[in-house]
Amino acid sequence: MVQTGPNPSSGENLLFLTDEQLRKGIEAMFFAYRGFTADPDRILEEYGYGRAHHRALHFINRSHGTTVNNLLNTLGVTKQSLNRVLRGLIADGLVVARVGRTDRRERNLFLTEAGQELERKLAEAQRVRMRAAYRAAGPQAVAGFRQVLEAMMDDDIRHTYNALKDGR
Amino acid sequence: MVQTGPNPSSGENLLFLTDEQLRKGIEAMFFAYRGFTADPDRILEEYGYGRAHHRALHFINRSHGTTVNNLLNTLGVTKQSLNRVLRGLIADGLVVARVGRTDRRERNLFLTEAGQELERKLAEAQRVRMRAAYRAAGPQAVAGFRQVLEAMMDDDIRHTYNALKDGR
DNA sequence: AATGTTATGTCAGCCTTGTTGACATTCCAA
DNA sequence: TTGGAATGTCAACAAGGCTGACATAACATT
Repeated sequence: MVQTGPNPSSGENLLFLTDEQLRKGIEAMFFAYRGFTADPDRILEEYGYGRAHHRALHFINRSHGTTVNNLLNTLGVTKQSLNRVLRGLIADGLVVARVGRTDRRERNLFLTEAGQELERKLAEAQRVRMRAAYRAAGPQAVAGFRQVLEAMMDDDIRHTYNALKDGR
Repeated sequence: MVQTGPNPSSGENLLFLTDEQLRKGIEAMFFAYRGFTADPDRILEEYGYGRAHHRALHFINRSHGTTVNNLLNTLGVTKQSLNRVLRGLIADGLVVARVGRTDRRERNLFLTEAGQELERKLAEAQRVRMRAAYRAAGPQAVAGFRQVLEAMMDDDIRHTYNALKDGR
């Protein structure tokens, strides 16, 4: 163990790395993530969908025409798991899978009008909370928030995130 | 919709509230949470446990002698779901449930030596990543990180979080 | 042309972890 | 004594992960 406990007498540790500080961050992540997903979850329930559907809709919207394999890597799930979700979305007419032009083995995924509508609804619900949190915390806090989150990602996912971040 | 899109010409929006900015935050939360849980998940797999077990161990450790109902509220799951997890942990000798002293209907939950050992292992794995992220981002970023996360929580959960935050 | 590889889909089965509903027990409190 | 609260337990179900196996089509290589 690098550091066995907090250092109560020091008041404020200059390195911000006491176990106490880290624990607060860990708990904040846990509780905040619940809030983060709460609003979309309520909407999804009305449609009989789950978080997996939300994620698929989000990233198809982000990258129109993305392939199944691409989506698989972004989401970090198996093709069987994703396929189950996609089948539902395609059956309900929210997503279309078009045979690839250059490589006809690939399927390019797109949102239909209905798919875009639900995606917008989910995204806006999530943005409302995010916006409120950003507004409450202020611009400087937001910058720090993003810095820490980015540093917390696995390396390979950070690449995906960055590629996505700046215009596909 | 409050704001329909980014404002590319402005370069840096003073309010930090464009949909583009919000979307980056949303994706950062999604990817970062994966990293956040990745290390404990690997350890849990060795023990045949899941994230639910980790959460139970964490909060029992945080509040020695907490009741089942307390834990229920903190974790935000049903008693049946928690009970299944607790049964496993008790059967494996990581947790003990003692009949309450003042109210004998209640069960006070404690970690055994073995339970504390696993909890420490999980917590340290999670702290390693957190510590690295904090160090990379710097103290000011960490403060902002926590501010935004706290603002993102549901009100009732923020109370739980704050009560937990400053020594039970 | 034959062979290998890749992308995708699908079936079956399993696990964790969430849910609801029903019911029993214990025991505090009015 | 009785009502209600806290807890536990059983059953059933669903979402959404997983693995393994297999099929098909299309591209790539030899």
